[in-house]
Amino acid sequence: MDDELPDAVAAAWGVRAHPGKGPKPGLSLKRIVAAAVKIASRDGLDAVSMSRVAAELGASTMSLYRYVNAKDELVKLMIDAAWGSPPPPEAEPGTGWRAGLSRWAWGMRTALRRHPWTARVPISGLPVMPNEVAWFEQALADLEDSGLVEAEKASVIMLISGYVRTLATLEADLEAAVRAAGVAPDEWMAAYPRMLTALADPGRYPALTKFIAAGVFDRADDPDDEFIFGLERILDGIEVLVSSR
Amino acid sequence: MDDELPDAVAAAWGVRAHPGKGPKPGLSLKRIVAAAVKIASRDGLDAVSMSRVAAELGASTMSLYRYVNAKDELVKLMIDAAWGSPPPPEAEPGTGWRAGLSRWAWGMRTALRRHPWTARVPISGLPVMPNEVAWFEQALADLEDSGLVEAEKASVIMLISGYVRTLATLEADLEAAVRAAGVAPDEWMAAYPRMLTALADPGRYPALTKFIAAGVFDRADDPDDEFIFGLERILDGIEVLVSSR
DNA sequence: GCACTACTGCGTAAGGTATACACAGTAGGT
DNA sequence: ACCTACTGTGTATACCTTACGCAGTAGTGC
Repeated sequence: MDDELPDAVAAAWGVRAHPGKGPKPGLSLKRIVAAAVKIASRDGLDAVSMSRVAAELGASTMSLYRYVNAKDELVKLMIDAAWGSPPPPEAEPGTGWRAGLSRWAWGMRTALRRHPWTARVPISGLPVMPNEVAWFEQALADLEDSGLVEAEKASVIMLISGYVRTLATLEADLEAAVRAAGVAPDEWMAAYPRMLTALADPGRYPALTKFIAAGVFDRADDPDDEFIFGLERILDGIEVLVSSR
Repeated sequence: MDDELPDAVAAAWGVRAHPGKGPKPGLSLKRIVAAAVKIASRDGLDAVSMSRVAAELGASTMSLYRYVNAKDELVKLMIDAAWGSPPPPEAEPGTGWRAGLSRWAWGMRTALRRHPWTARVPISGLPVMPNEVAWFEQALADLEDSGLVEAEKASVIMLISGYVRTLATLEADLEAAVRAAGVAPDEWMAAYPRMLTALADPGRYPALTKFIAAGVFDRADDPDDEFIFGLERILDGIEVLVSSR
């Protein structure tokens, strides 16, 4: 039963067939993952290559493969490391599921903004890595007083985490696009409706034309406001369900 | 002003400095994109390499670069092609924003399930490609009678499309994981709580322990049910806002 | 103390990727 | 018929991951 769990998972949980015999390891999984995270934070996920990580550690490329079976594994470990522990729940308990979940979502948001590259790796499945599980546990605990069935809790958590993740990805991408263009954010924003107006025939896109005319993109608004809007909508929707019980 | 829009966008909208002079082109952007989509649908997005696409067309690798500046461009065009046109709105108009948006979300879901690889490419920014814009237009039209401000409409659309996308990605990944494991879906599902039980100490993860004990993962349920649950929650949340106007 | 053995680190090399660049050939415009 | 812009392609470069084998090391059993 132990053998069926993936190596990356086993390594992350600290379940290892400890060596003991050979020469003293000069490296460690922790150091490798830390170096990789450092590179990703500095130069982006694409800059993380095995040789680059090895160079960061002053080791050879192939030495890393003594600690990691493949690059995918390293990436999984990187993400869990970057993720970190979930924020501790509110000091005074019993504030209700909504406040707890909101707090949880904000924590996830800050974690994602601290390491935007984590969002570029598609979700690989159900939560299995230690910090993933810890975040999941936290959200489940927040929903304790909601009166929802366990299956519904899982759906709700997926709903919120997916939202936070999607928005963080979009924000990071827009920010990168603005930076790449090398112009002021407001100016970049203004270029978008201009482009659309040039391409899209008003007759075929009446709603879009009206939308552009409303001047939504005239200036870049606070990303937090956008985040709050969506989060409140979702929480409202969950509240409708909770109240119906 | 024309020169500032990216080549991929210009190409997709059919705005091209048409050649006219040289030898007859043996290839076309359409054929290239179609070949790439075919490969992605058959063997996944990772299987799409410039040489593979060229081989599919019986041409040389470098010939593709006469039509596409970089692989990224090709991928953008692939996605827009796979996306296709949005489903036409309900025959009888005036069914209300909720029905319209629900229909729209279902259309997006089927499009994503037809081409799961599209979800693996992170969102690159605001909608600019023809079909992206067409889908956006459709959603805006559905929200016409909602009474929401234009900026809110955009947020709502982002909220829903993000949700559909996230869930489709997760589903595709789980399905791929099950297929890779080579066991029955129910059996694979059952392995998850077993693994978690083995790794996570019940004392440290009380909510998770309770969650597992509830047997949520005892069998794989209908993915559509999961989709409906989240969608209804979001629509409920939006309805709270609409009703408050 | 000595052999055994499992382990670490590393060099080499294979096979994959994107794409810059030079060159041959083609066909419309003059 | 020439010029010229364009297409297709072969070669070359600079990456990438990773399989494999070898040298050296440090505990274990005798």
